[in-house]
Amino acid sequence: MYDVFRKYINEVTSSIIPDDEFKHYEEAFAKKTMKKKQFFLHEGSVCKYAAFIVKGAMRLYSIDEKGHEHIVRFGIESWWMTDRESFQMLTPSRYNIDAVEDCELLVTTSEAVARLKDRSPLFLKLMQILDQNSYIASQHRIESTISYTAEEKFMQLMNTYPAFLHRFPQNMIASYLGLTPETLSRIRKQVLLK
Amino acid sequence: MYDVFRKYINEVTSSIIPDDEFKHYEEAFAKKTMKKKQFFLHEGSVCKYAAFIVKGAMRLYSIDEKGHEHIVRFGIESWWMTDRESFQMLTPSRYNIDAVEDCELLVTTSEAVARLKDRSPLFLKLMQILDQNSYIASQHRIESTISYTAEEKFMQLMNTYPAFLHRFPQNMIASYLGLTPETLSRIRKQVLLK
DNA sequence: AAATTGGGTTGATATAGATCAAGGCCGCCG
DNA sequence: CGGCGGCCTTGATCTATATCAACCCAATTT
Repeated sequence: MYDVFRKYINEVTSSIIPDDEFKHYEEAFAKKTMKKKQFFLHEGSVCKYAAFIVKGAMRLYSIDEKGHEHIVRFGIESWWMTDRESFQMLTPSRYNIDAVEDCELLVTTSEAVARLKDRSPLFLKLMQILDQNSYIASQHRIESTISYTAEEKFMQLMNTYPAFLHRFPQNMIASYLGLTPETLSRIRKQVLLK
Repeated sequence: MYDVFRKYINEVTSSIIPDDEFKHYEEAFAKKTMKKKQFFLHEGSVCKYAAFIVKGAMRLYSIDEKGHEHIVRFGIESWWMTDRESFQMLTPSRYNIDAVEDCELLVTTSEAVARLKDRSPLFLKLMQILDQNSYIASQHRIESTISYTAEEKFMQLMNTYPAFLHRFPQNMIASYLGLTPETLSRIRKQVLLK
């Protein structure tokens, strides 16, 4: 399990992490498994943990007054999952996180992250790269939600994260795109006919 | 001009930056003024500079095939403005950035930023804080665009960035929210009557 | 002072996408 | 094996928001 993580770090940072440095990582991250539909975070509680997804699929979502779910983020293998705001500030979260498939995770806390940043310059670099990439991806998503039609949103998702389409049911994809499942179904038909 | 910047850094990092360290900042950042409507970045070119806004207001936007502008970000005093993706990767940008009011800026390049991160741990810290805050703000905006009605989006903006409402014309606010100016006008009337 | 321009409003109509309702198709569990 | 629940589709309507068009007002230009 840790070897997947190690390989990931080497790739993202374009480096080779030495054994003695990686020992700190093993201390900082605990293994955890989750069954499908199990909650990682409940709305209202502090998100004490951040997870690196070794295997499986998760989602982060809010629930509005009408009881509708709105999926803000998906996560699959090699993605991170946490409510960043709650995790860092230790404030109660407005989101839920649960497992869409059975998951294998490496889980850490914000203190462990801070410690590891001090001990491993590579980890600091990793965090910087991730933050930057997350921010850039968020900007793209914002642009797409304010500019595009339903069909364009779907096409953009097809191009950007094709893996999502196989991993998550249509109603979740619809929620992620800000559409109803019915609309997505109709649009898919159109797009696939072309 | 630099004193505003210095004060800002002290506030955000909760520190007091020593004179000799701040000298590096003055080297890394050049003063620049811009007149209203002047372009800081044109679609298709690389965004070589990042600006700290000392005074004035700017916007970052894309233009779709139909010629419609979509405002992805606003910036006013003490905000940063750049196309992060293009600035870091040195890839051609899909966005335009221009001045909505006359501006006073402190401008830097990605090499200067990298150098400053090495020389000043405080600057590194600043960048980390900014990245994190930007990311968190982006997540909120995504949630709002996929979950909320036009009226809710407007109210959220009123609460989150009330200053924008006085600084930017309604048609730009509408674009930022992903609405037409007509719709925003009607919604404003409703909201203000309540 | 007339003309132009940029921003905002208002009204009439059109339409993308939501909502409501029903039915079909598995895969799973008793 | 049979029934049930999750997921998807399809059809009929409804509605929020876009579009089109006209007009207003204030500021700027000539």
